[in-house]
Amino acid sequence: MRVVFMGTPVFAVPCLRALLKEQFQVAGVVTQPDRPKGRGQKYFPCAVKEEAIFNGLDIYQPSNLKDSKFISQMEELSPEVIVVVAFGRILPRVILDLPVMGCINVHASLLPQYRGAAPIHRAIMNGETITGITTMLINESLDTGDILLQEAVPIHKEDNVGTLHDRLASLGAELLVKTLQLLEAKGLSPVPQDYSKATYARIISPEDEVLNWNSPARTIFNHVRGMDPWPGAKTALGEKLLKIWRVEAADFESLKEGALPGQVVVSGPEGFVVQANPGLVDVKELQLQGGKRLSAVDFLRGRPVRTGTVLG
RNA sequence: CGCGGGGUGGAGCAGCUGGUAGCUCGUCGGGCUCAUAACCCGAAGGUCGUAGGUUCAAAUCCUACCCCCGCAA
Repeated sequence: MRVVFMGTPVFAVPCLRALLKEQFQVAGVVTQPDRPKGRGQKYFPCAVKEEAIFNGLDIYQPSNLKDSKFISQMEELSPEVIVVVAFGRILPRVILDLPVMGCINVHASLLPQYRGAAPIHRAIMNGETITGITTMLINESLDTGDILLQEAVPIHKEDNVGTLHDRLASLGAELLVKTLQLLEAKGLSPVPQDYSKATYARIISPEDEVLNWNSPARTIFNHVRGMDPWPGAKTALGEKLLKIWRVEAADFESLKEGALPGQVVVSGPEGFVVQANPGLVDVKELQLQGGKRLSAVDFLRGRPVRTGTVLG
């Protein structure tokens, strides 16, 4: 089957690899234009582009998907199907109509829940215990197309965005292959989404990153792991930004007499405990502005945090 | 040339209004103890990121470069 692949970040890479491994004919790879990022604002190719280069595939990086030159290039490729994985753009009608078998999307949630840009982060932040992968037919709006296949995966307590992301990415690749094979064999019947059950996973904004200590310990626990390894749950220690990378909820209901939310109520060589509302949060891994990510033990060796200190 | 923080004994940090380096932990030796990752005493270990410069004297000031990190995309 002749495929055009559209994707951008690391999440999409396993899908591209799977297509190549399963002998699908990848006629071209479309990815976002290189953008300046990181320190010094240098330009870096995205993960999908690197993978495409590595495999010697043709790469297209249109700044405008409706650009007539790009469209005619796609027409020339005449894909039977376009596979879209975390591409980051809504496809215009002209592209959607191009492949005879349609455009297939791999999405990291059990649609119609968690439509949108940050399904993995939001699922963990909300303390979900289950999520999954959905393959669907793309239409003109965001993640609203008819469902082809779905598979659920549990979210463990130890999971963070990194571990769940990796698991979903490889499951996504499997489900993509399965979807295309069934599609080719005409063995799939698309099922419309139940719009009444739809939820939306907003992209993470800088405000979303800030920890609210005046919330239950469980919420803080979920928030922290929902920000790990990117972008990090933020709070402040004095004048400096402090990222909290890993915590354990030490207790879910206690509220120490006179303790403020965010206040350090216990501090020892092994770590420190912060008052939530209600509950207590044991900080295990953190990073101070300018420093690197450290275990609480290492951190406290050089930067003791006194009981009574208020974070945030 | 987007903004900012940092590179100091094995680890994490302080010192940076210039006068050859200090803290916590670890390591090694000894002691206490029924015992211990606890406690006490002692020791080893650093060309203070690299290269220049200023100075009687630089970890500390200046310049360049390398590496790490946060913001911002």
